[in-house]
Amino acid sequence: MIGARLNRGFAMAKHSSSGRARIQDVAALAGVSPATASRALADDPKVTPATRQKVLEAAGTLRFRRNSLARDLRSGGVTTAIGYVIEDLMNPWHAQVAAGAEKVFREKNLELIVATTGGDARSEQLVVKTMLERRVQALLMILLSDDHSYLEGERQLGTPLIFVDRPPVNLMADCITIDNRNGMRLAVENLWKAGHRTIGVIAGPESLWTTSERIEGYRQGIESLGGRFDHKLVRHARYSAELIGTAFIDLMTAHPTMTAVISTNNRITVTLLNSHKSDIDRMGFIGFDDFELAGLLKISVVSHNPLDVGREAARITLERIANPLASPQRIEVSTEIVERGSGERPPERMDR
Amino acid sequence: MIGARLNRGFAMAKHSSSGRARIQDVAALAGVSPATASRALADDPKVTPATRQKVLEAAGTLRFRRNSLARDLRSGGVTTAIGYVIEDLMNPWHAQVAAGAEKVFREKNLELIVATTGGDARSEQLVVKTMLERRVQALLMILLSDDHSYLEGERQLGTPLIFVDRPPVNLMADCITIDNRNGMRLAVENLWKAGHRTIGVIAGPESLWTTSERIEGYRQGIESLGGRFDHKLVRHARYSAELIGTAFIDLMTAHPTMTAVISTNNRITVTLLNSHKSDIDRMGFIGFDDFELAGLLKISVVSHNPLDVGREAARITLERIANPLASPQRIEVSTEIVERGSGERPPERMDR
DNA sequence: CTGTTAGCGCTTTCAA
DNA sequence: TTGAAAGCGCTAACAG
Repeated sequence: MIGARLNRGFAMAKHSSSGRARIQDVAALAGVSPATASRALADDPKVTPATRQKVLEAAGTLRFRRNSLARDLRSGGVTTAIGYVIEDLMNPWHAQVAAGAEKVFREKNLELIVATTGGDARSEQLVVKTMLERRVQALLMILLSDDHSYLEGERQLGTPLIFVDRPPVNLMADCITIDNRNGMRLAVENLWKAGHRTIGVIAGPESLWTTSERIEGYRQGIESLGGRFDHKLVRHARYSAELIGTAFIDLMTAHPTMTAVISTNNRITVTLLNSHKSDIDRMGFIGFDDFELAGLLKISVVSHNPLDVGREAARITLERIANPLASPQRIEVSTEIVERGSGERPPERMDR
Repeated sequence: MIGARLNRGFAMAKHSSSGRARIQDVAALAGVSPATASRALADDPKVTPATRQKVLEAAGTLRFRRNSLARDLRSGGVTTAIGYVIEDLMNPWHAQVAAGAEKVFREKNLELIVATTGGDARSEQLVVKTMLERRVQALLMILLSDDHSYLEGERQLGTPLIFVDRPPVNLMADCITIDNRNGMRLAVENLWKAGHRTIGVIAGPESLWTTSERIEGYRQGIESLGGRFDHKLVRHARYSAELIGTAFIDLMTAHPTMTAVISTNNRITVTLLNSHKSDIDRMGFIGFDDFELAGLLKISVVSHNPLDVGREAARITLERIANPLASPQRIEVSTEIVERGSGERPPERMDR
């Protein structure tokens, strides 16, 4: 017996410096070797019931709690945690995706741990790095930076990387998105069918992939119906009630012939409803993403199931874990129109 | 040089079995000792700039990624992660509390990792255990089980345990709640002032502490105003649109003189609005917890700031970490009425 | 079925 | 300022 542990062994024999019982202490109390104690605690069937019993009792007495740092380090350095990096927990869409994924992972005894970037591209790298240093078994991410090549090394090492909602940039990785373009096309067609010919768009930040996809879908929709795409009918706004409100008013005044508006995400939709419900009630309106009170408010939306997105994300993650060498998947969850009234009513008189 | 590492050192000298570069590999490439490499990577000021440079380069070349399992194990066995256990990510209240806490922790370079119990008391223990085995530095929890004595050992070992929204049962621990009773009293007073004398309540599960506190506040409010508490005016419903709808209808038909209703949480409120908006528009109504479209819908609520709850929770966590021996704190975040119309309108004719 | 032994990757004395 | 050596707590390999 050499070294640091020499100074224990007298009065307070049994605990490590932190005061926490180690598996060794449990073993000693149970009168078995640490290896046996470890096996008993891990429900190894080769352990005699009597032995297991003794060990479990000892563990209980000492309030033993396994140290998964040591455990995971010893057994290959990979944990049972799946990381999920998102911008913002308060965004209900993100939260629902997480919930969907979590459920699938839990069935496999994998824990989803969520960390947020706060929408800041710099902290994004830090959060991702921390997750990887914690040796998560896979990493799901909704990232907003525009270059993910910094993950190339990690990919080569075989860490499953799954991009959610937005595809990776400069990196080959699995990816799950929703069908943004078709969703927007459907919205346009729906309004067109109701008689609207000048359809404005209040969109999120231009730099976001989802935004540009949705705008592209809008363009395709308009053009396929014989209309002309006018970029002036599209206003971008960051997420602030003021900016969104201003964008809406600008759009209205600049285009008196405009009879309908599409909002490209649920935060914009809700903000617009809060501030300009009466205007919206007098025009065609469709929001991208469903939201809780949309039914009551009779707001038609482009909908998809975020829980499904989460479940699918978890599914491809599990596939990737099982088969690290398969080529990356790219899944697209379909979108559909939910008609509730606001997107189906005809334009009011043009001379409004 | 003894043992397992002997068989490396020839052709593919540099990597561990996982293919991942270790600090040792970085050190070798940089021509320094592992200890020095470690110091350089940790920004130890005692390292020569030139040496640091070499090490960082080597780390870059090898795409080195620190293993925090090993790191944290070696240096005392505690991580920089703070655990947060909640029922359900999709509950916006929970999400907002998490967001508030996360922000405070991030400033201290602590990461909040969130895991959910799915509202199941059994999986609750498992999730808590997993978090503790991961050696989180502190554990924040919204638990629904009714006995937390299983955490007593952990408490004695000094792990900061912080109960959010609901106090611990059979355990001394820090706790942050909102002022449920006063919130309910305010709601009652508000409706009373508008002329309502028979006020019903649609409440969450009876077993929940928050529910019983809110009912108690309701009772106090009624009695302090000279009314009589009638438990028949209180209906409990689990979270399903059907059950909540049924409870509401039952309450209405059983009490024709009832002119106002209070909902005890935001999920019930939203569900009621979705299904019975027209009834609600003809009575006094106040919801506990604010929600996004409450302003538009002119729904008066008992409000408090969930972000504040999160921030406060984080604050007492940091205090507890700094001072493990202080006696437990119990913080109560105040609640207030936000008047938007539904809680201020007078009763319609009693013979409705 | 159980014990012995070694070592996961890192940091931290201690000595130079 | 750097290096050598030890060991955090655990489990896997190998004997017995």
